[in-house]
Amino acid sequence: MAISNAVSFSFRQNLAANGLRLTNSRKAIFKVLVESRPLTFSELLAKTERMTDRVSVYRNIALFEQLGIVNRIKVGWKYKLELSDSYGVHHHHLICIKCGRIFDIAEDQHINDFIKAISQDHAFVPRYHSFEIEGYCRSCAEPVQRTSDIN
Amino acid sequence: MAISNAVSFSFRQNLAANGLRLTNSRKAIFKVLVESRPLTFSELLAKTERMTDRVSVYRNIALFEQLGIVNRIKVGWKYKLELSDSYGVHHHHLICIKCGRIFDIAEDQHINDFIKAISQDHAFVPRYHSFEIEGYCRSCAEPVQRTSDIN
DNA sequence: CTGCTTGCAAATCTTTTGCATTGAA
DNA sequence: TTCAATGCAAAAGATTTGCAAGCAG
Repeated sequence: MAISNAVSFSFRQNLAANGLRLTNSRKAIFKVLVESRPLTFSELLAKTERMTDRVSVYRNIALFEQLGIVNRIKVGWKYKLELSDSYGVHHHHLICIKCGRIFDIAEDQHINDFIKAISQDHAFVPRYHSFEIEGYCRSCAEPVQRTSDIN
Repeated sequence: MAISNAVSFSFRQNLAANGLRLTNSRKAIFKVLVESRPLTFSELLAKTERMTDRVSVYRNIALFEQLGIVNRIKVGWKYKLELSDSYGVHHHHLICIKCGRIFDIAEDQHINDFIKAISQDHAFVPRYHSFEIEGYCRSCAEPVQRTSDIN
């Protein structure tokens, strides 16, 4: 998959605007992110290990997060990485508890209104938000029911 | 702080219903959770180290999560633990990026409606959801602005 | 009693740090 | 040329596993 000019440009811009350099390591990591569904850190390490050192992946992912290039998606007790909304439409996720697949859902105006109202009530200045729904996807039958007093 | 009878009862019930034992280790961990604001795993380890072994904390927190007793709250790149909604009113969080404090916000009907609608569209069976807003709280002035092309 | 749980030791895996070298601007 | 960025080595931290002993039911 080729990286679109717009996305690639935005990436270079973001680095340049912060006085940071466009290195092979950063290009390689960014490329993997563009070409992947959300992935775990170790999946990312595996996919980049021939191109760059493990340590550079840590350092650059931390950097990318600060620059708003990547997001972490909470998945149960773990998390996955994906390119941030700056590189696409803002969206949330449906996460299947059984097969682990992640489905995108579009941003909704109700959520934005809610964030605005809540923030005003608390004199809070919102910067980011995350909204994830976990459950069972179409192809995964629901597994053994948990005890009824849990919910 | 004393643990309310209702909460304590629910905890015992939950364990008993799953054929699990009410041990000192589990009681100690639960008590710390009841008496704490959301805390990190290492904070929890510190607060329990005189009462139980580190390994038991890992094992029991994993267990508590399966039983729906604790939740993880995403906080930037990390997470914190808190008693789950089964032991209180369901709520979401405002998380201050600067001071790290976490403020509870009440569940909102708009969000529940949204979850229902989205789930139907995707033939998805929702089980849990998380909604977190990160930003700056009342007492934390906004720090150095990030470059404008990020948002 | 029984076998679920714990605690200890030690293995593993993950993430961070220091420093000399490299290479993007 | 210059200094940000990398790669390597090694430390530090976090999490998991095996197993004998302990204790809740």
